[in-house]
Amino acid sequence: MRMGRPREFDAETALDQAMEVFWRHGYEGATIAQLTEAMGINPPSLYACFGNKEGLLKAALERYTKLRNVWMNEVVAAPTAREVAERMLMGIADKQTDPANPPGCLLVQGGIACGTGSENVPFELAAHRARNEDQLRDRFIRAKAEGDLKEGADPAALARYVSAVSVGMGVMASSGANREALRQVASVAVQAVEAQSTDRS
Amino acid sequence: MRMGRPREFDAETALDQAMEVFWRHGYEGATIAQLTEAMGINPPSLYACFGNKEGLLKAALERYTKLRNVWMNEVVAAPTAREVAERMLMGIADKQTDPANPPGCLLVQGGIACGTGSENVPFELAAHRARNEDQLRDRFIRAKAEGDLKEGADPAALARYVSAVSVGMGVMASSGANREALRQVASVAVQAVEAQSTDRS
DNA sequence: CCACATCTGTAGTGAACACTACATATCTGG
DNA sequence: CCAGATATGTAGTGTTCACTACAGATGTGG
Repeated sequence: MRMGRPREFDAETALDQAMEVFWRHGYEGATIAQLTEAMGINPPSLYACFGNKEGLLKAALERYTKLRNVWMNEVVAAPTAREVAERMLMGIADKQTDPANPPGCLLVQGGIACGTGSENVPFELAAHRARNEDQLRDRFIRAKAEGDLKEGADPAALARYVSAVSVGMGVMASSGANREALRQVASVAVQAVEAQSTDRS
Repeated sequence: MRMGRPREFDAETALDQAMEVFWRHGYEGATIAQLTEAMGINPPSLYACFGNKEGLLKAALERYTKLRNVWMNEVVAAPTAREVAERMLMGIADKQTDPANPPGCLLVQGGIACGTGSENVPFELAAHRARNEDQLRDRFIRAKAEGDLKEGADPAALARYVSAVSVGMGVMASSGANREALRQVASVAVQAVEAQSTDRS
């Protein structure tokens, strides 16, 4: 098989730059011109490698999720449901206000509502958020089996709750909330999980 | 003063239609063509009445907040902090899945991230959300003064928390969560407020 | 060194966008 | 009934957008 001219840029490095642009401006707000400039390539290279704008977003989302999963594994490794929630929400407060990244979360900033032709982008993001929620739910199911959560506790509802708080914090972060404000929210939110936990004195 | 030809459409009715379009498609996703069609007018009438697209959004936001305030007053009229949170979050679960409106909340769907030229739209929405948060905070301050909240409770943090959960629920609603799922989130969320309340047997 | 395959940069393409010029229509004050 | 003022409908304006045609560059297999 003939090989042809090799690619002159690194796809993962370029994806990191694209990710940042989508994160800061959203899917529709990000233009191909901004993306190509950040990635250091020209439009034909982008289209040859990722198909189109939506393909680039999907690739960026996969990379985002992959990087995030490393951290999520640490979160669900916490010994109790309460500590899982605490690590998750406190960590999110820090991550969403980390000056190294745009504020908030790509899975929210990417796009909540989109115009004609991009209607499925919000659902694409929702599917990625759902993966996180599933991971939490599985962890809470285990917590209940271990007697760490009360008999009446609903692991799926708890996971959905933690996920909802994360998203809300992301929106607040992107509109200027500082780290301390988000930590306060996280601190209150954890108490709901605590209320579903068994007492172990 | 000379009067000129009178307007042939009702501004508030037209605003209701525009509100729905922004709610469903977001600020950037909504086009002038969609807006004028929904409003039943032509572009020159829109621009004469509201200045430009952003002016129309601001007018729609004001109307949204005005309609919503009627309900918010009922919410903060609840006798305890816990019941305020419950009315608020359960009511939001119902409102955000009301088939009479687009799913979610205009103050979230309107736009979380926007492109060049609309950077201040997300902050405009955040300012409206902050008004709600202030109303909750004032109510929780009163609750603390009445001994309804514990000594260590932080009314501002509680208000921010309830606001964050509302926003998170709005995002979930817009990506397909049903009423039952949102009610479960609300139900868990209320327990954090309950944990900050004094026991009154 | 040649045939072919793939990448890259230049320079566009048509479409969709927010917005408006202008002629006409409809009102009020005198 | 007339003059001035404002609203409306038609039909655009220039700009920006995602995307691509094409020619030249750079690799591999024979």
